Amino acid sequence: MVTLKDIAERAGVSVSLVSGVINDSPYVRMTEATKQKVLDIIEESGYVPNHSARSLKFSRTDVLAVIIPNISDPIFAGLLAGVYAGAEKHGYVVLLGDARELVSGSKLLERIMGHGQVDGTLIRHSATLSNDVISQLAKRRAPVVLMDVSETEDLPWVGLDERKGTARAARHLLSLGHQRIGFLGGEREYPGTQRRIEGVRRELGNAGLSLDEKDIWFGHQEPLEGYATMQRLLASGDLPTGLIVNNVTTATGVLAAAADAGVRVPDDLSLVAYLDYPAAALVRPAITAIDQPLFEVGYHSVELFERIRRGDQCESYTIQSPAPRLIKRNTTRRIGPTLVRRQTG
Amino acid sequence: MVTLKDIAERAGVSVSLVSGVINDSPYVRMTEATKQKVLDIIEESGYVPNHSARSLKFSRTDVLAVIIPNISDPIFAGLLAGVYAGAEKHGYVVLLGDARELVSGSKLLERIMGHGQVDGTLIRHSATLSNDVISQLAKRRAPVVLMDVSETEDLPWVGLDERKGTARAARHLLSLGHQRIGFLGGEREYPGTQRRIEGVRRELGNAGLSLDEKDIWFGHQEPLEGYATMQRLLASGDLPTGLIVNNVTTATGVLAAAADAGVRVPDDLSLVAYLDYPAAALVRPAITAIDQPLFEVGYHSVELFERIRRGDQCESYTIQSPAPRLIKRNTTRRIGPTLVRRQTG
DNA sequence: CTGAAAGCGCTTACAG
DNA sequence: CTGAAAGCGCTTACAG
Repeated sequence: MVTLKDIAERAGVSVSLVSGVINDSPYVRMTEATKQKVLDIIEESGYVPNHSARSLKFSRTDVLAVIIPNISDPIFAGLLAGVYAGAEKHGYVVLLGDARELVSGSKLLERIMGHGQVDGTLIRHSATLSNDVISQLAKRRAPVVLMDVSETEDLPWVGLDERKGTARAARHLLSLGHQRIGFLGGEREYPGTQRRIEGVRRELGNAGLSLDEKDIWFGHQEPLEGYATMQRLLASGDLPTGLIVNNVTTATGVLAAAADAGVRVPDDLSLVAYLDYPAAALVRPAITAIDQPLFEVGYHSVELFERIRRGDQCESYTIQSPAPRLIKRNTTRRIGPTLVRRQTG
Repeated sequence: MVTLKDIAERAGVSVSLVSGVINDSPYVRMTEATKQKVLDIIEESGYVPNHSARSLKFSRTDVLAVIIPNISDPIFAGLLAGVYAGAEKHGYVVLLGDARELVSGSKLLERIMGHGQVDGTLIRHSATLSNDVISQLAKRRAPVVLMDVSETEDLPWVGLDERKGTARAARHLLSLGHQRIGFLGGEREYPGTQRRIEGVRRELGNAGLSLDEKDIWFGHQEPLEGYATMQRLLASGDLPTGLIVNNVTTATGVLAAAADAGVRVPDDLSLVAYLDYPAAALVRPAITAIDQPLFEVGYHSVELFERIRRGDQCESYTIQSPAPRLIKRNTTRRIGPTLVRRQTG
């Protein structure tokens, strides 16, 4: 490994001079000739400064730990893209971890808890993550920012207006004449789920309708869980005509369960999923969904982190723009007098 | 930040003693009482060794860079799970990067090219990654291992038997009576694509049939690209009865295109996708696919990396076990005399 | 205009 | 049984 000292020797100058050349230090001055000579030698030797040494000196690693509930769920693709863009902009590199691996004794946990190992941590909270871990992290010196989470006092966050998002979904179904609208998916304990339900409830309330407790079906996010939750709903034999699914990932499973049970979407049941991703356009029927600016959440989370890190005055915030947008595809249709409510179960 | 020195002062001993306690150093001996005292103080102060300092001392960072073509493509989920498992086992943490971000000037590239920034790099090769980057990396001291890539001389790799995999797919279609079998997806220049085609060709050859050049449709991997490639095939108006799709991600798009064109799968066309992932079971029709041990590829890539790093004697290898396995779902059916070849275009 | 020295936090031979 | 010193590769005041 070629070091500063090697370069200095080859150039016949001191290490401080070489360091000065590399960092354009105002303290170190030299003639243009020696500067060029040093630069040439650096170039030809392929010298790259040792990062650990710089980290030690500056107490910064330029790495950002990012924890999401499930690395492979495409629902987080947009969020991650935003994080990566922000990280690149601010000179960070991303240590990506799965919340399910953040267990006691794991290298990952050790790393993000340690000193001088990462500059900070961005977390997309979820039921898989223990509050214990979060509060431990909050005590560390390295800043923690919560992504896609809002209205928490304990830690800084960048979130979405979830109520507005699901309200948009409900408005769409209402405009198609649906009167009995259900909500499926999401964990009961997760605050985001509650806010999403509130959005639906509020919109239905504005229309003089209400969201019946029996039309709320909690469940986990994975497609297979969506399948199972939908099976429970179907088994009840008492279906709403419109269904808002907590998450587009869940919706894939919901659609499969409906198809397997012979419930036709959108003829028998209209469905709109909260949150969108490109693959939703390729399921058949293509999923009507609410698009929210997840990229922005990721990007701004890095921004917020950076401000906290520099000690700037700053506050948590909700990304309001662009507003939740309805992506009309093929899982909803106007309810008509001819719609025959199909009973299953 | 609490350092070794702080602990030493509080305990009234030297830093070397504290270091010795932490590392169970055989050089440093002490009474059980002082050892316990130091341990207590470490515990109560929440001391964690500074990682940058250790990195500098040992010239190892315990971070492994992992580059895949597309972070959000669920096709890589199994591979990543294997990598994460291997990383955890060997005490590494994963710096995950997208090949599309590995462009000149990016922090990510700088990081994996630099000295002492990562202990090594695992790469899943693809057309998006320039050979220039790869060969630059190969010159670095930190080892590079290619994942899911085989038969390359330049760099160590852990791969799959791709020929055997697609041959298995072809055998399935042959057993259902299909005689004209096509291949769709994959980049022409990517060596893996060629091996996959060879597998089909060989199996058809054994059955006295052949793979016609006009039944090979190259294309990119993303679902939308699969959609477009399938549209081209459909527009030709001359369809095979069986189709092997290079990749299950691509297959999602292929199915959507078929559905949109009124081509029924499996009634009009049988389809089997190479490589499997859980979500393939939730598309309707559920995709029949070839399961390959991608988790093992990821896991063994870390193992191979570790051996190289320790200077052990080692060779690239193909994961042969478990063998490619057919996951029968609903996109294939027996061809019969009643099958009416539908012409489109 | 340039170099020697101290120090970031740690570990490891070596003295005592 | 325990401590002082050197050194990992770098940067930054401070001397000359």
